[in-house]
Amino acid sequence: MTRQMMHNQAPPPGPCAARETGLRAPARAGLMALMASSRPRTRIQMKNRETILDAALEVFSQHGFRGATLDMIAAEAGLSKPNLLYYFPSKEAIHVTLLSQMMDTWLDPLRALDAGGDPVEELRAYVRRKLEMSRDFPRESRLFANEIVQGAPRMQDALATDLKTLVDEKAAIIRGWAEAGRIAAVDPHHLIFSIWALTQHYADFDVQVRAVLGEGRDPIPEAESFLDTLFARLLAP
Amino acid sequence: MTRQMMHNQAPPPGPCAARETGLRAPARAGLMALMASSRPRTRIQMKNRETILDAALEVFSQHGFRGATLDMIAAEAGLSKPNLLYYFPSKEAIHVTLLSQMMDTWLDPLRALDAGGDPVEELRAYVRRKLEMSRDFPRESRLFANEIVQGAPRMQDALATDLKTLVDEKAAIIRGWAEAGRIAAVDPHHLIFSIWALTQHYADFDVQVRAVLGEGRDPIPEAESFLDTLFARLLAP
DNA sequence: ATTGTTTTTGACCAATTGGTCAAGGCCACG
DNA sequence: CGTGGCCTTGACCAATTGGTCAAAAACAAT
Repeated sequence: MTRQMMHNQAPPPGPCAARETGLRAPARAGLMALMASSRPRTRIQMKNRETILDAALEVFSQHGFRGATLDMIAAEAGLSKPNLLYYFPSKEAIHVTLLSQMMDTWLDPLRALDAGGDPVEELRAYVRRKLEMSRDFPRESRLFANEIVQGAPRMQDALATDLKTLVDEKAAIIRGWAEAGRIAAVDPHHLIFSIWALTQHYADFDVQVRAVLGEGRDPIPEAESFLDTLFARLLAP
Repeated sequence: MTRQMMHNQAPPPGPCAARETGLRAPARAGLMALMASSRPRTRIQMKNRETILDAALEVFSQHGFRGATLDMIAAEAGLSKPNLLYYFPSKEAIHVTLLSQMMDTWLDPLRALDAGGDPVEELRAYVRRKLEMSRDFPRESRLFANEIVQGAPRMQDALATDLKTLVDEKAAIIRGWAEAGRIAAVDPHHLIFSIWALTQHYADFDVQVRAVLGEGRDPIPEAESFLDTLFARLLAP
């Protein structure tokens, strides 16, 4: 789905092999044929690519793209920098891979919104699921936050295509519910935005939330009950 | 108020003069006495410092601290890089100055929350004001977003002191209103968070909002009416 | 004009950083 | 137990970047 999200989705590199950035390809020719189509194959390749992506998630989500360095990622992954570049052709390729890989799972809660269910229950469940993701995957949330705050230089088209498509689809369902009088009449798009904003806030602005709340308060459980009330009242027909 | 927010608030540099970073101070001694206490003095100093801060706001808000370079800022400001460093001792000093300077104005809408006014009206007005700031000062919003998403490395104490103090104070007012039954019973802190999240979302995630909404829809006015409804329903006693 | 002070900048520097390479290590398989 | 191909890395590069400096402009006040 989000496969070609980035204009430059790096050619699924097995061991990235000849850069294929076009530049002088030395001699190793026969390989490329094999590489070109196959994702990681050996046990060790799978493991290392995963290790790298996990380390990169940690580092990118904490420092943003420019703030992260290959050395940090290598250190976090317990690999050498050249070794990183054996599995991915560039820093940007790691970032892009991460972004597109996460996008999918990130939108799962919205995909699960079921036109057949009880409207208010469906939406409250969606809020709950999103909040759980903020609790369980804050790094993923921050990865996106970093990217989008800075203008989504590597995701713009994905937003305007994949994301927009999904949201429009679900917005139509919500609009249907509203028009049927099964929930209050609210703009579906902004309803979805409000769910994103409210739930992701607890991941992206965690330090702020904690600083203001002070020690001894656990943001997420409190947020869960607050948001449940909020949406219950907002949506009641 | 937010004066000493950063542990290393650069010594208010007139022309930053002798770095005072302690290192070898060459010969120019008498100056330092004069500089030490006085903010920019001459006409031109005021103007240039402002120019630099405005350029820096543009660049930092768009690329984050590490993503921004002195060259970018210099270009944006129409000054040479060494000239930048004549007015500010370092890149970080520019960033910190910007942050603390903006913090003040950023919190003005909250300060304006008046215990004496009509509770629901006060809060709706607060939402409106915050949304206006997202519309009129998106750069400032993104500057903070960048900083906080990355763990607020240069603001942590400001959050835990200045910000927390103000929020606690206003939260107390809101709690009073709730206990008096003048608004619905909601957690004041999370109410404030929700206002921040919802309004700043339209500045910080602008690209996403626009991408999903598609051409031809103007997010902010729509948001204004959506949020007005939302908080009206949430707060009604 | 003259002199002392502010501003401004071209030329540098050292450190960082993304990326390359060739050589060596390792492992599976014949 | 070779050996051919995967995997790993130390040593390097070139570009970028924050920051320095000394000297040149501007400017101000006499």
